[in-house]
Amino acid sequence: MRVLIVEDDPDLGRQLTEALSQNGYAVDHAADGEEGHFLGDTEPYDAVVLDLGLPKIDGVRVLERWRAAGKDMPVLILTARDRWSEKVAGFDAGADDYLAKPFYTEELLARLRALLRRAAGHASAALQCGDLRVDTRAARASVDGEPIKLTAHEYRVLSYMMHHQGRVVPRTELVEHIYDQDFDRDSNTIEVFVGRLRKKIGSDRILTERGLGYRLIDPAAEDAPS
Amino acid sequence: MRVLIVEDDPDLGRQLTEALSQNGYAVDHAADGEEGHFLGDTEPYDAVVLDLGLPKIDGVRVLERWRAAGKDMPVLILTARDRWSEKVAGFDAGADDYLAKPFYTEELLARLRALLRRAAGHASAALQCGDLRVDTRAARASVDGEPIKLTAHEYRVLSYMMHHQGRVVPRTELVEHIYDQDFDRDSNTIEVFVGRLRKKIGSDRILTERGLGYRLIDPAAEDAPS
DNA sequence: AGCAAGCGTTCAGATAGCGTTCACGGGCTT
DNA sequence: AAGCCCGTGAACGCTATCTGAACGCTTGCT
Repeated sequence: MRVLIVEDDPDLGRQLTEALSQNGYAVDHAADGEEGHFLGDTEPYDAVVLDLGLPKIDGVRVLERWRAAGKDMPVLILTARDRWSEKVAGFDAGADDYLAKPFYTEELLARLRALLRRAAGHASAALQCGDLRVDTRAARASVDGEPIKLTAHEYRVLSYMMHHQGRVVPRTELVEHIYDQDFDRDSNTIEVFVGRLRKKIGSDRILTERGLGYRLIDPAAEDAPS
Repeated sequence: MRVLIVEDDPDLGRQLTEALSQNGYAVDHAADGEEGHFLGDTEPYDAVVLDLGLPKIDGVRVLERWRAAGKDMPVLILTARDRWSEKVAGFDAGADDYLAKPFYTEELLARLRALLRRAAGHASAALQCGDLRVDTRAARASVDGEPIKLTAHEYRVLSYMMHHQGRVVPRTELVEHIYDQDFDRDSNTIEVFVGRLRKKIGSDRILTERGLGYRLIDPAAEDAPS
């Protein structure tokens, strides 16, 4: 899951970036509205944490422009606790959630999880696909109750595929959502991770649609077409 | 839009019911966890406002049970401002948003709108032609509900024809849209792909207009032209 | 009816996308 | 400081898929 943070306060920005990185997100950080707007416009984020008081372009304007351009990723806005009117403006501009500064990092993480799973169309915190489960809150996976030990990137791949189970996920999409901005795309790391995942969760759960991408399925409930 | 309010405080409950009713929602009100759980389980709500401190069954438990039962309507939880851990527990139980008491009714309405807006934005981008469907996002095709396995190029051809169903699509146009650069025109690969597609989706769906191109139709609703 | 051009079908060789393995190196733990 | 774990990228082999050609059928025209 790839997240954009738009926050001008250097300390808070660094703190957030670190917290999200440690929780398995691929994070990009923009320090002003202009950069933030550009990144959100060009890169495929799964969610955005947007401060409203920003240099160059105001946060609400940034959000308005994204929505006007058809960007529909979930956006969580941050603002000072007493700026009540900003909040309403933010919601009207298309924000999905709001958090008042100062806040506990735990709460931001919880809200982010809620936004992400809802964006994927799931209501519950535990993603499930047959007897394969992923608990996004503990960053843990299990098959048939047996916990599976996954490395950080294996977990990212699996988590993303669980959020999009049943549909074909192109490899480029995986790359874009698992790594942040600067990454060398000419590599086969994704194949390697998928291979390792298959070893751990069973090889029949991740289908490869040749030329299209991968597809996560419940092997117990799938038929083989001609 | 039909909303369930689960709130034990009679004053607040009445106030919320009234506010939502006046804003055009159909509102049901439950005064304890048991009644709330029952209603949410049996009636089709578009959203729920759920207080966490409830008699009989706690709000978090109620939410957990709904989610475990597969209920996926958006849920906004209410709790006292200082009960911080409840909040996180609520999110991880499957809440979509949170509001601390006391709050402005305006804000509740704004958040409710945001929840409903996002819940509505889950329309699948599926092309359809008779009982032939192509879900462009999942890269999957099905006839009469039966999934069809297509190769990458077959999928591209079908997808393009679905976008232009009913009209004659010249072979050159298909070539241009399926291959990146200019492509050796002295080949019959398109015919080959069309042939294979016909085998998979039924031969009466792709007509050939001799000398002009192909035309995708719904065989169930077409008459024979001259 | 006969002919020619357009189209369908089949098939084998070529291709490229993918799986697997392995080794290197950086970062974190001990 | 040493060791381990993990991420990365290269090499290599496999096979599903693509492709082009051959051949036969259909259609429409003369």
